[in-house]
Amino acid sequence: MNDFSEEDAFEQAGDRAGGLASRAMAARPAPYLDGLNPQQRAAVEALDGPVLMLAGAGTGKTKALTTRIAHLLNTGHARPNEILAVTFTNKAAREMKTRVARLLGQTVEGMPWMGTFHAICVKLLRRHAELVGLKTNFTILDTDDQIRLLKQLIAAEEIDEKRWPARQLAGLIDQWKNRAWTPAQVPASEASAYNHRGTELYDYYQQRLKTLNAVDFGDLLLHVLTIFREHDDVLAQYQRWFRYILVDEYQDTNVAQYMWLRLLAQGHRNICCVGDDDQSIYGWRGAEVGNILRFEKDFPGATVVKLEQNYRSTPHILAAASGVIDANQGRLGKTLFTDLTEGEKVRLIGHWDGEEEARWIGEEVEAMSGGRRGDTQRSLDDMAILVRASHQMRAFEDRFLTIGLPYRVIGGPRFYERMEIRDAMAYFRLAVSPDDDLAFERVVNTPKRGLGDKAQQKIQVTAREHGVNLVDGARILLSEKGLGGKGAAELRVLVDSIARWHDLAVGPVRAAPVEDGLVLEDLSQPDPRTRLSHIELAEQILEESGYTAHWQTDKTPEAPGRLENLKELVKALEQFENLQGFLEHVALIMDNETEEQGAKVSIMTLHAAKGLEFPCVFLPGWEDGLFPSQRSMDESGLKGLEEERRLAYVGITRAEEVCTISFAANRRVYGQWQSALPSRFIDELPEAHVDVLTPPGLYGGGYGAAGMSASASPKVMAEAGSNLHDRAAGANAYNSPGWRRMQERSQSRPMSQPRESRNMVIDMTASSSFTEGDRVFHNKFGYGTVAGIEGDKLDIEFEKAGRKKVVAKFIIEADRADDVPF
DNA sequence: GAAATCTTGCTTTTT
DNA sequence: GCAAGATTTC
Repeated sequence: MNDFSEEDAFEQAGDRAGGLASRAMAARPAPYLDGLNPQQRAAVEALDGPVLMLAGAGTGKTKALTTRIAHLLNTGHARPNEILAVTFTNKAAREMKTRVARLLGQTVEGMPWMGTFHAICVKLLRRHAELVGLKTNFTILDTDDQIRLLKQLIAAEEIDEKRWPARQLAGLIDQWKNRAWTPAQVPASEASAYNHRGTELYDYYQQRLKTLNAVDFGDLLLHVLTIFREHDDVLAQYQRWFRYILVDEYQDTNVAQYMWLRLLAQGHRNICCVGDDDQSIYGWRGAEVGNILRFEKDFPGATVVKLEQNYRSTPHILAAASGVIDANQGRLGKTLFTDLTEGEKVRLIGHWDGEEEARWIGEEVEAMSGGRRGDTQRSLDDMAILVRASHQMRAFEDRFLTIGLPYRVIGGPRFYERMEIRDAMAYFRLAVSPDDDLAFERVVNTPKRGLGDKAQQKIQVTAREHGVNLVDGARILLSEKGLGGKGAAELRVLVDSIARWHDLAVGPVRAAPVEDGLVLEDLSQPDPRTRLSHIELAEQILEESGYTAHWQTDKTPEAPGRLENLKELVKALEQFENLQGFLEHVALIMDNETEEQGAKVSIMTLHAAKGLEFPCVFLPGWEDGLFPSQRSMDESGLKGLEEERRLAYVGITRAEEVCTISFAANRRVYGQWQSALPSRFIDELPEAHVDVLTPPGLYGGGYGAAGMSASASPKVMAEAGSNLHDRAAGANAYNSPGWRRMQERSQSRPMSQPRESRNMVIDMTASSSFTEGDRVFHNKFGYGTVAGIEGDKLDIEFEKAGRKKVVAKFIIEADRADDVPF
């Protein structure tokens, strides 16, 4: 878990003899190379110089990457601690470690530099913290703390947080950090951000972090980058040290990560980047596809290897995925192929509404798991439902709950993000370091101690006046009798407790005799005299703080679960030597791998599905506006659409054997019914590889009779839209015949459709046609008169409900109100 | 200071 | 339609 001990290997950097000797060693046999195809083998054996491995979905990328590491080690090109191998997630790092170990048939002795960008940066930053004005024991803030800190700054600047939310500022700062801009480097073009105060507040925020001896996630990279840029000697040391650099998911790197890598790679120029431009789906959080597209320019003379043989999916699935991704511009261009010949076509089905879609998928899952769908009986573990947006999950959860189908949601709120875990962690943080003001703020009134805003403000003021941390501030406030009543007594107990916990966690500063004089004892070890393990200490903290009791008396349905989580948390401590080590781990490794037993269908977002594969995949909600997401297209235009298309590609390529795409004509969005057209990506599915499922009559009147799809069946759409000639002739998804036909059909919607959704359509097209004085009707507020128009909102004087501003699409002309139920 | 009520604004998410 | 946050009420 904690690999810091392994760092010692680096300390002996001066002693190169061992390394050189092992490097000079003749290559040992390499049985691990046998199972590779020619491209994989090329990627593994091109050890020196820059290498770009373009690895399509399911082409054995991790295999090639791990074999390459094994090969580097086996041939003596590098010692384990001279290889820098970066991933984005802890999961990927872990997988890489175990697979390298398996290849070499032994545990890899210390690969301390294999990990996420962030984990590696923490290591680097702890060594050189002083170069950016931090102490080596800096704390890493989570998003919660970050927002709280920003809120304080915003309040101090007397900015209206409602108009300029802290989240927005946090997002802005994050983006700037992703681009490797320190406050001084933010370009003038960003000056108008956050009401023209963005840059200034970013600067304040960084100052505040420095005084708190804290960093946020973005800082981990940015600080290290700053150190590299400002201290040539430090950079040179690492450039020399890292003989080989490997990067996973290169298409997901942002500017800061790219610069970081470039600087380090300038030493030996042995950098191997693995990625797939077609799977770049994180542009919205700063990833730059440009990095991978530019690789050959950035690293002249690079070897480029394409892995195109797919070992995952059937030919039809691959063809469908290729058909979709083909529509993107500026790809590096790969064509996946497979040796497989058998396989089902991609299945496409339309539904009347979202509920029916969920019902149908539920039945399919049951049929497949019961072996009732002709062929093989499959485990629920082999099936996944991949959605565009998490709110789509609800329909499936509801449905699966009612039919008793076991499911798991992947990527929900993670364990360490839960409120009770964060609260408990804040107590631990205070015990380890009472200077942690953010932790104090979090728990000072949790559980309720009668210390509200006023009392907290007093503590803040006192602390600031005396220039001390909040715990000491509270202590002073108490001694000055600046606080009365129940709160004072409770605060006294809290402050004393923190001091006691701190002693127990860190131990009093003890002097220990050492050969030449006195040195302080290692404070990271528990004081043997107290004989209190960190686990017992943790339990004691949770008891004495009243936090456990707080949830025991809580009668909300979540309370038992939260207590259970707290127990889990304490249990997780067992794997660590002390509280400090644990806190460090949690700050970076926020994953929750509590694998419950029993086969379950997985439900997750497309983003969460990247890197995973399932025999059967369901891709619901392929409707324009939902997928591709309207917001994506509005905000990022063609770039956004192309990223959505890559998401579609990722989705389809998750499937090994059966891939089922579906869409619904109607869906409830924000409580209102909305009609939607099938996704333009459906038009892009090549007809020859798609099997349109004609829905059985049992949905009587549903799909078959549905207006939208009455005759423009998915079959028609697939035929018309997938025709490559259309695209070649300059037609795009918007004006392909299939698309146009769909739109024509959608105009002449028969009456069988629910009235709400019919009105919705009329409303949307008519929304701009309101004028002041119009008599209108709203479902909830009743009749009223338009008093003003602001963008898409109408200012309406309602007869009963008063004056309100309402989005125009929820308003209809009064004379049409008779169509509206209720 | 805490509970009850009202308003608001809604992708994707890792570290 | 819903959940989180802000505001108002007790």
